[in-house]
Order: sequence, then structure tokens, then C-alpha cells
Amino acid sequence: MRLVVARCQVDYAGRLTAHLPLATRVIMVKSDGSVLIHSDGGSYKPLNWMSPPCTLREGVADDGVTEWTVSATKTDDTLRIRIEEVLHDSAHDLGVDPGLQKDGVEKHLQELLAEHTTTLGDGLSLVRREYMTAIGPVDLLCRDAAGAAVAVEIKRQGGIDGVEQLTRYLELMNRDPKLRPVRGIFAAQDIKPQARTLATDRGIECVLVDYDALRGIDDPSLRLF
Amino acid sequence: MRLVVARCQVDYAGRLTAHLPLATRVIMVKSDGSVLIHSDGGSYKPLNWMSPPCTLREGVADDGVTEWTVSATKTDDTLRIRIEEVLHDSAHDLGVDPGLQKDGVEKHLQELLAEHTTTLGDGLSLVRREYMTAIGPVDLLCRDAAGAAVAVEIKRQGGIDGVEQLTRYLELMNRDPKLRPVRGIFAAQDIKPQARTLATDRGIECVLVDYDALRGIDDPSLRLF
DNA sequence: AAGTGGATCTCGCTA
DNA sequence: TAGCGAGGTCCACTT
Repeated sequence: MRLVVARCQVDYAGRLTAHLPLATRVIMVKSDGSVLIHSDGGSYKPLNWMSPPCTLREGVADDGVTEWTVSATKTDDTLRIRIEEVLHDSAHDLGVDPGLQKDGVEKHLQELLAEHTTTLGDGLSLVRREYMTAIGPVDLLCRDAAGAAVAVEIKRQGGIDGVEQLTRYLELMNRDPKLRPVRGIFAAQDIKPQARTLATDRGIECVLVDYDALRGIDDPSLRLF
Repeated sequence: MRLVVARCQVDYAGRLTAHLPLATRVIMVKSDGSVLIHSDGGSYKPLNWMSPPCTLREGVADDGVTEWTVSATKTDDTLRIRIEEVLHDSAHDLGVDPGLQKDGVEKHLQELLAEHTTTLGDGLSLVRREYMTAIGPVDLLCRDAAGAAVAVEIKRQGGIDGVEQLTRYLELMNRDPKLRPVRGIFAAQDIKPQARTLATDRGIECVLVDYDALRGIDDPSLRLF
């Protein structure tokens, strides 16, 4: 890992072209050759970058200014960094990172709802999680108090895509004489108005899910802090 | 901008919980208080981070180890960094970045196609770009040689989503007596087989677009390198 | 290897 | 300001 702070100018050409005017920035060169150019603000996304696999070549431009050329191995993406002045330059041996351990996204929400199907509707009971259909798995297959099949699509963010997905499942499942009739429930922590409108128009019920409350029901002691 | 190289252990709790075991990493602290934790590989995405607005508090854990706590201002997201050993620590004044100048994504493709509608089909002429409907803007509204309306959806990558989107527009527009009948054209630089099948099944025409050729027609001198 | 869907998405536009 | 779509998306997982 090499860290360089420099006044520089950057041009990228690839799927798009982009230009960074002369300014002071941090250039991070990772051991796999990848390069990140960060400013002193914004989010975690660099202003410009080159993803591995790629190669870095240090050279000098026609006018004598130091110029780095980073070229992608597979594509013809190129990053050109004109370095006018180096304010800091250091290299560090970091070793291999053991990697991030994640927990608790959509899968967790699905597990919780699978164990507490009644929060989705009175009398609802679970038949299967990840019920397989020809075009993919439905998150939850349930039966209601009357014994009718209910397909549940679970999202953290309930957008139109999720409604479309559930619609495709319902269309397919309603061709199966063993399941028919199947109604749908669209469950999400947050449902966008357009998605709600589309769902309602198609006879799909929308249910808002409180993740924290569900987690509380499941095990109040699980909090990290 | 502060750059720290340290053996550290990181815990994040917020929308999910995540843990980074003890290892040597780069910690980037930006002037707005945001923090990025990078390993010596991967892509431009940090292993862990905190987005602004947030505040960094330096403290000491019960066992005497240095501990940084980064707290989000609006939410209760928290990042805890246990710093076992500091290998490098430097601060730099970068100033405000003038920002990135971009060129040439889907919008550019849309502009080019708007000016060269005949590449989508003989006799096609533009009525409007971003033709507004109740559920959103159609990329291009055209009329063919016979005067019939044609709705065009433009994508760089032609996936099922795009076909669904165009289908929704067509359904709506075909209810409008002034436009009816409206047919659809799905234009993309690359069209996935599944999307092509779905489109064809719905009577939507697929057109592959050559971005470079279009750009060449428009102005061959515009290449950056 | 290619496709699919999620993301602590981020980013930019627009109504 | 909120919603919505695109991204040089990245990323993990599946087929």
C-alpha cells in the first residue's frame, strides 16, 4: 500500500470520460495495482479510480511533468495522473486482510419473518422458506387461516422491482392447480409510494415490517453494544 | 485529511452489524469527520466506513487500548475502531476539490439517438425526448413513416427491468386515444437474451446501438486521446 | 463464466 | 426535500 498526497490532474477514459482539474488529493495505490483518488470530503467513493486487475506505469509527460498511467488488464480503460507536486509519499506493508464479517440484512429479515409469520397477517402459517419456482425462489410460501396459499416477497427497500418480481411469481404459481389460488404479500421495512400503488392495483397486499421490533421479539439480548 | 496506518479491530453497528478482526489497515479521516477503512486490495469500496455527517471521538477502552468512536449525526450508526498499534499518522491540508467533470453515459446515448432516430428504424422521426407519462418519462417518443407513435426505451445494458419499464409505459400510452396505437422499441448497447425473449414475446422490437459509431457520426473529433 | 439481486449502496436529477 | 433511476456501480451467490 502506497499513500501519496499530491497536487495532480486526472483523466479517465473508458466507459465514460472524466476529468479532474488540478488540485491536492490523496492517491492510494494498493498492492494489486489498483488506484484510488480521494478528495477531503464526499463519501467512501473515490473521485476517480482504477479497479484491479490493472498495471501502473510511472512516466514523464512531454512537458517534463511526472505522469502515471494506470491501464486495466482486460479492457482499454485508462487513468492518467499528472503529478505536479508531491507533498507526501509513503509505503506500508499491510499483509492480507482477514476480511469483513457481516450479519443481518435481507436474509436475517427473512428468517425473522419466517418465524413470526403472524406479523404479516393473522392466521398465517409458514409452508416453506425459499419456495422454488421455475423462475426462482419465492421468499416465503404461507397458508392463511382458510388454507389458501400466500406468496410473500421480502425487501428492505420496497420498490417497483420487488412488486414486479412478486407479480411474476404469482402469475406462475397461479398456473399450478395444487397451489391456486395464490395471493401475494409485499413485505418491506419501507415501501415507496409508486410501488404501493402498483401493488395495490394488482391486488397485492403491502405490509410494513419493523426490523428492530422483530429482532426484539426474537432475542432482545442480541444487541451488539 | 488524516492518514493513519494501524493494527486495528473494527466494529460497525447500524443498518447491519459487521466486524473486522485485528489486522493492519489504512484509516482515512476526512475533514468532514467521515472515516474510511481500507485494506491493501479489493475495489474502491472500503472494508468499513462512516459517511458524513458524523463525529469522531478519540478515547481509551477499559483495557487501556486506544479506541475511536465514530457516530453518525442523524442515525445511531456507530463505528468503533480499536487501535492496537500506530504505524503511521500524518495530516494534510487538501483544500476544496473542484470536482469531477463527467461525460458520456446513458444521457449522452439518449441525446445521440434523439438526433439520429433513423438508426432506430427507417422513417422514424422524433416527437419528444423525455416524454412525460403518469408513471414517468419515456426516453424517446417518435413517429414512424406511417405516422404511428413509437415509444423508445434506451439502456446501456438491456436487461429484463428495461423491458418491464417499457411495457408499463406502453400499457399506459395505449390507453391514450391521441397516441394509440403505440409500439415499442428497446434500444441498448447490449441486450441480454432473457430480455430479448421477453421483449419479442410482447411485440417489442429490439435494436442494438453502437455507441462509438453514433459518436463518430455526431463528431469524430471528440475523442479524448 | 455468466446471470441475478442486494447494497451501511452513492450520485444526480426533478417534481 | 423526497423520490426515482443510473452507476466506470461493487458484491456475493447461483446456474
